[in-house]
Amino acid sequence: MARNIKQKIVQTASELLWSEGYDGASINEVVAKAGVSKGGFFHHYPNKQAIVLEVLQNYVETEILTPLDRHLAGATNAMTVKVALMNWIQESYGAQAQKGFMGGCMLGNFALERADKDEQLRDVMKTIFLQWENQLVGYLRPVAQEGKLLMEPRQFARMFIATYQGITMMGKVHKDHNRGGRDFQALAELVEHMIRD
Amino acid sequence: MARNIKQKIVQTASELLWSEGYDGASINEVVAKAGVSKGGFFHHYPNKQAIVLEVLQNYVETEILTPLDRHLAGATNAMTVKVALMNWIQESYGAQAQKGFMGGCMLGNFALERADKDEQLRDVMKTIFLQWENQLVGYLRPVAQEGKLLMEPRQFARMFIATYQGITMMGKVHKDHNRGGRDFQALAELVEHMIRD
DNA sequence: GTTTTAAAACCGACCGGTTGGTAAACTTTG
DNA sequence: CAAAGTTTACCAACCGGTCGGTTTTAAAAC
Repeated sequence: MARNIKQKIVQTASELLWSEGYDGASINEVVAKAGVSKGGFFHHYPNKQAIVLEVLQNYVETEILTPLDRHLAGATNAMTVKVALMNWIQESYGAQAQKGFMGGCMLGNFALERADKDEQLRDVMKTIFLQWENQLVGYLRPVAQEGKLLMEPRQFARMFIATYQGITMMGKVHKDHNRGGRDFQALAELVEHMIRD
Repeated sequence: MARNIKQKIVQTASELLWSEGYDGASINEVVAKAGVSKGGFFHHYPNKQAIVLEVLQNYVETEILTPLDRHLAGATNAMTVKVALMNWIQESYGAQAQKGFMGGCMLGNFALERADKDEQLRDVMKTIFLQWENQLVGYLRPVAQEGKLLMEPRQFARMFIATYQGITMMGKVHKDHNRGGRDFQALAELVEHMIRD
């Protein structure tokens, strides 16, 4: 039972935090939806921030880093890296479109909502962005050494992440499948231009 | 006096909404800081959403569209448009750096916080993003007709906006002047690559 | 040019409801 | 039996919004 309740809290909190945001997702709602008592919640987590941190790190691992790594695994030259990035963009678009562009990226949501107010969460997010960046740089460096990357790897990685976040934001606002498709296509086109194979 | 209080409310609400976000900025705080009574506030605005709409539209006009237009005015070919965009990026970076990367872009903040919860605000934001996009397209079209734009104008405009929003997000998270400078530089480099003069 | 009058501006107490979090009691488990 | 897990009841602080009533303003009537 012990694992069960914590697991159910994390699961429910994940969904709620993703769709409602930090302030929007209340502990009351989480425990009600998870079928747990409030006291039970605070027995496992000292405060709201604690579960948000756990949820966020879990989210980044399963929704960003792992899928991206799955596509990039084994990509060692310009062409394979390019294809991998393209496929990841495609898959990511598919996932967001399927959810009706609701939620967007939890990391980006928290970044804009909490970065100015929560130093600890901001620190975690800094690390996460850096992880993401480093992951990309690891695969981009060989491409750069081939001389086929038109930008410094780290610079390209940051711009790639930034553009992805921006496009996700616009998807959330427009919630339009046609438009969203073209926007993600623009990111793909960017990759196309910056990696010449 | 009548104009005075409304003006003070808008002014104070702007600052608070920019720094604290939609949920974070409470009417109580706004009226306290503005030196107005709560009843006075609700005499002028039917609800919270109303002032947020006014503040947002005012923000976009004065902080985004007008400055961008100021730089782009008179830019009619590849080189002048490129320089104008570069200068705007530079100016925008300076503004954010000066604020210690606090606040970021109010439009982006509201987009991620409210797009899923507030249909009316989402509609307004849709229009705003379209305005921004059209403004850029207006200046980019001649460049495309010169054959010097490597992307379809609208696609480039969207990607430009998205990347700008993403970089602003990362600035807010990292709050690092060196890093922020390089990130905005990456956006400039992107413009550099996509417009050849 | 003073008085009347009515609307607009403004006030602060108050409303029901929600928030994150706590305390103490009870239940299960080792 | 003790420790961990779980529940119920509760808290002060705060939220957006409403209320009846007071002050300020400005046009109309004299």
